[in-house]
Amino acid sequence: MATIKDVAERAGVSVMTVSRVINNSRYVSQETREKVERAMKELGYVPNALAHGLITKRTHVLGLIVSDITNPFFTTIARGVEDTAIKNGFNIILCNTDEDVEKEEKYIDLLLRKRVEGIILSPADCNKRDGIERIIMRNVPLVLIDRCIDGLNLDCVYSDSISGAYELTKYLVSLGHKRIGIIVGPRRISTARDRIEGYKKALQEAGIPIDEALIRWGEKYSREDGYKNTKELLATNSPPTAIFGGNRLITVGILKAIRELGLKIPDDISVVSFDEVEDMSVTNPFLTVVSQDSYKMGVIAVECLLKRIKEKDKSFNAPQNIVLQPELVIRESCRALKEVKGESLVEF
Amino acid sequence: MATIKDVAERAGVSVMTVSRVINNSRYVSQETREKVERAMKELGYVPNALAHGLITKRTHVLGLIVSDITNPFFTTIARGVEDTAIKNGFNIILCNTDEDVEKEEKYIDLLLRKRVEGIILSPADCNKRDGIERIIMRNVPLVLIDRCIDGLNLDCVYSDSISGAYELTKYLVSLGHKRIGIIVGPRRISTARDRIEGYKKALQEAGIPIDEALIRWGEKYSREDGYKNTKELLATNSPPTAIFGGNRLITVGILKAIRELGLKIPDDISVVSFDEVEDMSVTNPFLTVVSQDSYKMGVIAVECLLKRIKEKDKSFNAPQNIVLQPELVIRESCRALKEVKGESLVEF
DNA sequence: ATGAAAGCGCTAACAA
DNA sequence: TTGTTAGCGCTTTCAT
Repeated sequence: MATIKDVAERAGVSVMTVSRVINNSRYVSQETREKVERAMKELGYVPNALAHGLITKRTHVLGLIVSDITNPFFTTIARGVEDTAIKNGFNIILCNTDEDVEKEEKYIDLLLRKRVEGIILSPADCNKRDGIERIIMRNVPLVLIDRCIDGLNLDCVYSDSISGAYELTKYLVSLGHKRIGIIVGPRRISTARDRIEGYKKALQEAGIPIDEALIRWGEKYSREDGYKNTKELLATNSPPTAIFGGNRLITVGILKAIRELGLKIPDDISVVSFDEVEDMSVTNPFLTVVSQDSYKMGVIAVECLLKRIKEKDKSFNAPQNIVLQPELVIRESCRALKEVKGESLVEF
Repeated sequence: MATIKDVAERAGVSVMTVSRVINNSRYVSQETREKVERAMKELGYVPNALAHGLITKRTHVLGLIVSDITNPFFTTIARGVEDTAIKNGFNIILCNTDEDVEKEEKYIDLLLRKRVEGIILSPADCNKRDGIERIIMRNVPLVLIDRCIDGLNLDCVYSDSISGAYELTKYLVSLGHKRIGIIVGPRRISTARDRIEGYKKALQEAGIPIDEALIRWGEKYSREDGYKNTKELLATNSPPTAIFGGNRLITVGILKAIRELGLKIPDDISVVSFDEVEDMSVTNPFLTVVSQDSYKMGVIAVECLLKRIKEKDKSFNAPQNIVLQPELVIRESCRALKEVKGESLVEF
């Protein structure tokens, strides 16, 4: 494998001159430059980024840590991240934690060893600060995405779960629903808590008492969470008239359960979702959702990170939360109810 | 930022001893090891993988180049790749080419500079060999995934598109379909060519003449390709009675077009797809498909790559094609036709 | 415009 | 078991 030294010898110049050519320095005569470039081509020379990075302390690599790239929400974030990174000359190392804090810590360690210049993290547990603090201690720029960490002032890009859930719930309430089931992710994740908060807020505003039995915390924001909890919710004596899916995976589980039970949407039960469900939104757009622009989240996160990298050790701008507003998209998955005498509900 | 030297000084040992502790060498007394570990912890020391890699020539990084991580087929591959990589102590750098050969070449160059230990590539153009040859010249292990390169003997993990398309077409033929439209990706991609080949084979076997007007090559294996070509196919004088989607994105485009035209599946038109369509397969499994195990493809590709990395410069096993058989899943998106006098088709 | 010397943080190879 | 020396491939600094 040819090194800079080999190129220098072949071109009959010093390694320093070759280095200047590689890095497009002025101060190289056209003639010399051509000689060097010819030598590089002839030798099939590829600069060694390790050696370069060892000296310059710049690797042009960012780390992206999410729970599961297979979740289209994170896939799209990843695409936004990668596009923006490459546009700025950075590569992305991808990490899947599966909502496991230990895996997350291992990834953080690996990324730190590899001297990534910044990390975009969607934390597996919004209460745990160990991993994050190691990043900060090492002075590696960090931007949180989708989920925030309690009591830690950090750059964070996320959508407004409280308001999104509020809107969705309020919409259901406006249709006459009073018993609304909601299935979200685990308590340790900020979006789950926020979505419950928005849900409660809408009910309280409408003077509807909150029934804790209708609130379901899942284990992993997964299809299985949606499926299992829907079955349970609908097996009770007083089942909900509507179900709120806390993310797209949960919603898919909900739809599966409802299908198996032979119920029709919206005739037998109404459904809303936090987040679009892929493909379905184009092939059969019937689901009422709150939709977030996850690609944009990825773009903004990298832009924010790049800014931090540039101003590193120079300025000290306070960290900021960048909050995107999700958009309510009303389609056909909810039915209007009318209350008739007492508690029973009847169609219009 | 603490270096190995700082740790050595603090622990009162030589840097070599610290190095031995980091790399879990035996030949370090328990006592010394504890001293060193304490020093590392106190200093918040994180080993520098750049310096390490510069000497050992091992970076524990693999490159994954696909057209678009946003395509669930590649997402799942990526997950299989990442899981298997991390299990073996490797990280993944993710690259999206958007089917653009120039972008692909740029990524290859970046990966080579970063001294990745191996590359998994789904080539944007199966006829272009430049990028691939640069990888091979540099002696970096390479495994192709999903798509093969013409006339180049390389490790390649893919599913049998010919047989998958053959099965799907044969199934349609068995239902009485004779005019079957097919929409695939661009000609430069091997899977598109193979799927057409399988399609033709099934028709020929059944003695059905091939109508080139029913064969549509898309530009990017995209939803738009499916949408546009379906509209065109169905606007002709003798439209097909069935449409074959060349991948899941194309199928989604097909479904969208059919929906807009107000046609019912399978009553007005039959549809089959190469590859499952996400979520739909769980919420409403009506589509007849040939399904591939893309997660497994990712796993196998890394295993193959890792083997090559291990035996690098040692043995010279011939490259191999690892071909997975896709599985025909018959559901409810196709209707049986019966031929009545001449050319007209009538329901059973 | 070009080059020489020093060294980034670490390990290989040897010595003790 | 531990340490010393050399050097991985490159850039920084300073000199010419």
